[in-house]
Amino acid sequence: MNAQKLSDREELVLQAVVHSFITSAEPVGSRTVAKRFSLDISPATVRNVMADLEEAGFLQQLHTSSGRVPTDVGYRYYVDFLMRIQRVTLTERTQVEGELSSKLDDADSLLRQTSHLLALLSHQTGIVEAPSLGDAEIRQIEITALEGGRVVVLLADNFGRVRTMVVSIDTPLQHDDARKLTAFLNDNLRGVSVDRVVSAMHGKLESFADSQRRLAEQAVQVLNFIPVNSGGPLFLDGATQLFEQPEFRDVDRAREVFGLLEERDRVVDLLRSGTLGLEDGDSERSSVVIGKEASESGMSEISVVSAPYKVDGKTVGRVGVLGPRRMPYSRLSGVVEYTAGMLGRLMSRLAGNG
Amino acid sequence: MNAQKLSDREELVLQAVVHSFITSAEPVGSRTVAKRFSLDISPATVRNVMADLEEAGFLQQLHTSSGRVPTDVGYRYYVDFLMRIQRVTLTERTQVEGELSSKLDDADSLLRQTSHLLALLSHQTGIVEAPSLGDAEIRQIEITALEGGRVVVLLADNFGRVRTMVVSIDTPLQHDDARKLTAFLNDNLRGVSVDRVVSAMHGKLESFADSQRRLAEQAVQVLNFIPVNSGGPLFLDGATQLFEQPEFRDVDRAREVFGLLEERDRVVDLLRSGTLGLEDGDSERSSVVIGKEASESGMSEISVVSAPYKVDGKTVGRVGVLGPRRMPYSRLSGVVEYTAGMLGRLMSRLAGNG
DNA sequence: GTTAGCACTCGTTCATGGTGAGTGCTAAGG
DNA sequence: CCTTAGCACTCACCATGAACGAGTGCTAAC
Repeated sequence: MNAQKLSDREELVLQAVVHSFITSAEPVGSRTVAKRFSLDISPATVRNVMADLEEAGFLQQLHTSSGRVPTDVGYRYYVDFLMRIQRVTLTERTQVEGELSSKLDDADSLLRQTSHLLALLSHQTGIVEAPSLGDAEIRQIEITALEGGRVVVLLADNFGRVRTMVVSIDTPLQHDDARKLTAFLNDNLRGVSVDRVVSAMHGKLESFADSQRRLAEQAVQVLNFIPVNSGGPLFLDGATQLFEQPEFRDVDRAREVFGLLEERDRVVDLLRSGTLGLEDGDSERSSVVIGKEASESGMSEISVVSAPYKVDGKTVGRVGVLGPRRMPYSRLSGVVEYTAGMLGRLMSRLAGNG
Repeated sequence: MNAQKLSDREELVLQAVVHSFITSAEPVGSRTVAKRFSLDISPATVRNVMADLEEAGFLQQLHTSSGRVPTDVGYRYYVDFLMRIQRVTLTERTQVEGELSSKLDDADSLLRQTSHLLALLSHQTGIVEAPSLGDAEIRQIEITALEGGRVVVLLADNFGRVRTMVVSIDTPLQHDDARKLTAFLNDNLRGVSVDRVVSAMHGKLESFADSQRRLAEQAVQVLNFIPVNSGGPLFLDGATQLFEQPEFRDVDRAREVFGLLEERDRVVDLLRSGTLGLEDGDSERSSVVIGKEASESGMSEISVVSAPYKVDGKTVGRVGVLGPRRMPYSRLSGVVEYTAGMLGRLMSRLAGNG
C-alpha cells in the first residue's frame, strides 16, 4: 500500500512539507509549500496534491483547518526515496578528527568520546553500542589475588578493551597459584571468543591430570563470572539536549524518553531494529527507525538514525542518534555514517595493535 | 535575624505549614492549619501568627489571596529545630540489607547499588560520592604489558576498589620487565596514598643505582597518568523520578536540574556545602542544603539531604538524595543516615579484607 | 489540468464575569 | 491583652463568548 510510487509533483510536495516541518516544527500549509517551489504553482493546486497525499497516508492533519504534518509513512518515503544524504562539512570533519585522535589509548574512552561527538554534531542524544563482550576475542588474561579471598580477573580483548572483574572464591589463591593460573589461561584461551570460554575450558579440563585439577576448577569458577549478555555496553551522551526540541516541552513525553534511555535493552533494540529487513549488501549504510516503526519501544515520538561500524571488515556495533521524529534525517545520516566510519578506523587501529 | 527563637505557637504553625505543604504541594491556608492542631485554635488566630511568620521571613505568599509556603529560612528553621528524624522502618531495613549484602565483592558495584537504593527509598535522585581516588591507599599494583606498546596499570586500593588505566609508553615493555616493575612498585608504594605516589617515588629514585634507572623512569611515567582529582567518582540513580514531582512539571526547571546532574563538580559541591559551618562533632549527622543556600548551584528549587560515611572511623565520602525543596526532610534524613551507616559498615568490611 | 474565489472550520487570543479559597482588618468577647 | 467572629477584599482559576486568522475543501471559470 505504501510501496506505491508517487508522481513527481507529489514527491516535490512531500519533500517540501518534510523540509519545512523539520526546520519549523509547525504544521505546513499550502501557501508555504507553494512559495518553496522553483516551479511556479498555486496554493490551490498544492492543496489538491496534499489532499491526495493525506488520503494515501503520507500526510496528516491535526485538525480540519491546520497545515499538514508528515506521518511515519511520509517520513519513511522521504528517507527511502527523496532525501540525499548530506556529507559532513569540512569544519565538522576537522572537529571530529581533533577530538577523537587524542583518545587512542583506551577503547572505552574512544567509544565514550564518540557518543559525545555524536551529541555535539547532532544536537540530539548520541548513542554508541560497543562491541559485545561475548563476541570479543581474548588477547590476554591476568589473574591477580587480592587479600581476603578476592580475585581480580583482568581481560584484554581484541578491541583493545581492558575489563576487570572482582570475584570472591572459596579457596584462597596464593600469589604463585595466580601466576600459574594466568599462564595456564593465556595458553589455552588466547584467541578464543569470550562466550566460548566455558566450552573451551571444558575440552581442556579432560586432558589434564589430577595435579592441575584444583587449578583448573578455580579457573572455571572464576571465568563463570564473565558477563556474556547479548548486546555490547552502551554509551549515551547529550540526553538533556532533547529538552531543546519543542516536542519534548511536554513533560510526559520527555519523561517517557528519559525512561527509555535508562533501559539499555530497549535502546539496543531500537538501534538495531532498523536493519532487520536489510540484505547484507546494504549493511554498511545508515538506517532509520521512525516513530511507531519500532513497536517494541512503544514510543511514537522518536526516531533513531544509526549506522554500523566495522573493525577489520566485520560489523561489531552501531552508532546512532536519537531524537524527535522531526529530525534532519539527511544531515544526520551523513553524520552517523561518517562517525561510524571514523570509529571503525580508529578501533581497527587499536585492535591492530592488540 | 533568622537566628531568632520563635514562640511555641509560631513553631507549631510553622511545622504545620511545612508538613502540609510537603505532602500536598499546595499553598496552605489558615483553615487547613487550624484543623491540623491538637490544641483547638481558630483560623483567625492562625492568620495572625502566619502574618507574623511571613514578616519574619519564614513564610511566603505567592499572591495576596493564597495560602502560604515555607521559604528557605522557614525550611531551615524546621530542619534545625523542629523536625524529629524519622528512623527507617523495619521493612525498609530488611530491603536494604537484602539488596546490599549480595554486592559485597566489588566496591564499585556496592556504591552503585547504594545510589540505586537511595533512589528507591527516597523517590528522589540518589547520590553516592565514592572515596576520592587521591586519598586512597595503594594495596596492590599490577603492571601488565599489552601488545602494541600499551600498558595496563591495575591498582587495588584500601577500599577494595580495583581500577585500571591503559597508557601508551614510548619504550615497549617486555613481560619480564613488567613483572619486575610490578614487584618494584609493590615494594615501594604499598600503603602510600595515591596522591603522594609521585613524591614517594622521587625519594626512592635517588637511592637507586643506574641498573634500576630505566625501570624507575618507566614507573614514574606510568604512574603520572593516575588521575588525582579533588572529589571521588559519583554514582547517581533515579534522576527520572524527579519528573514525578509537581515542581518539575515545568520543563525549564526540569532541564536545569538535569543539566546540573550532568556536571559532576557542581553535584559534589552541593553534597558537601551543607557541612561547611559544622564543627567536627556534628560531622556524622545528616546535613541539609535548601534551595538558594547553595549559591554555587544557582538552583533555587532543589534541596539535598546528605550524610557522610566512614570507613574505619574516617569520613571518606558522602551519600545523599536530591529533590525539590519541598522534601520529606525528616524521613529522608533518617534514610540517608541509615544508608550512610550501612555503606560505611560494608565498605569497612571490604577494606578490612584488603 | 490549473487556479481564483469563497464559505467554512477550528485553534488561538483576549476580554468578561462568576466562583471560591484565602486574606487583613475591625470590633466584640473572654 | 489575647482570641475570635464577621466581613469586605483580593486574586487565581475557570468557563463563556467574540474577534481573528491561518488554512482548508469545493466550485466554477480559465
